[in-house]
Amino acid sequence: MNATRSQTLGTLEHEVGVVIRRVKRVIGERARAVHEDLQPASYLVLTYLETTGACRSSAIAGAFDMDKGAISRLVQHLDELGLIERTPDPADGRAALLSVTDDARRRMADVQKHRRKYLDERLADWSDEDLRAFVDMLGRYNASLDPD
Amino acid sequence: MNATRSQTLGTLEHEVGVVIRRVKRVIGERARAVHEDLQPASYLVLTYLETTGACRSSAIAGAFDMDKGAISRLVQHLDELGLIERTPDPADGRAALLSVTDDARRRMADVQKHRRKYLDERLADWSDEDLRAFVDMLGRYNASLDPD
DNA sequence: GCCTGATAGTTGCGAATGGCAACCAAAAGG
DNA sequence: CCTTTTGGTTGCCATTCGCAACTATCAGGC
Repeated sequence: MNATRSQTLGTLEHEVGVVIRRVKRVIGERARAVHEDLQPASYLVLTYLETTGACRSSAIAGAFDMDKGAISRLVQHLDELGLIERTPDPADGRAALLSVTDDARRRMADVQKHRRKYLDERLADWSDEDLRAFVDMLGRYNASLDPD
Repeated sequence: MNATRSQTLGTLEHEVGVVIRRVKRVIGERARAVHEDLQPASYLVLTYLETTGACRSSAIAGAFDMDKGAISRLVQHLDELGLIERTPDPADGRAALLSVTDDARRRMADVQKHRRKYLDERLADWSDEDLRAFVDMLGRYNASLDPD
């Protein structure tokens, strides 16, 4: 067994643990910036919905690799805040299509400033290439952990 | 504002969200492998303590960027399971030095097999260099998010 | 048309996590 | 000494999310 490799893995787990809490904080701030009562986890769903367009709850659960029950609650929360709309899927009476409301889109646009401030403050020394490379590796790592 | 960069950031947040849950799962498995009742978060503290040697509670809180109250509970948990020992710091009556017990060390060593299986299964296509590069970037990202 | 099984979502429940603040005891420095 | 700081513990509470049970709908076979 390659000892170095195992050690690297240990560091990886530790770093991921730290990143978890820090990113949570950042996302929490941003969530509150979008809407006073918006929970961090729901904010992530909202951004996903904004970039990928309308989709159903189960698709989100798949993309986030998360329990559908948990997603259901987050979606409910977003609905209550008026940030998304649920329109019944004409093709399937069970399903609903989720889409971002204009209000939410407006709020998210405003937060771009916030995001820019964050970028300038914290990620100033990250080049676009670095950032992209990092995200790619995160994606690859995620894929490796995908239980299929 | 560079739109691509902002979009990359959005992806980053999403990926981090996914990685959080997946890594939690992996760490949870490994924690249980070490000890039936070992909680994932405490497992991380344990590995940290193993690689860096004895230290006090507050040092861990710093390293993990976590609330000292939370650490206190995790440490208590580890103590109850007999995985660490608390020895009063001779130089400071308030502090205690935490160290991994032999039992814990033995258990952790056994789990190396488990870890190897994990490595072979999931990270087979990661070269040592790739893995290290990824961990380095995680570290750098963490540093960027450090509130100082 | 029915019956059966899969699928979309909701909900109740509970465990894990961790922040905040109040607290105690010991140290440090005037 | 007396005040301030620091190490740790504890109570309290919000968030997150997995599991499982349940409802409603769809789809395929008979």
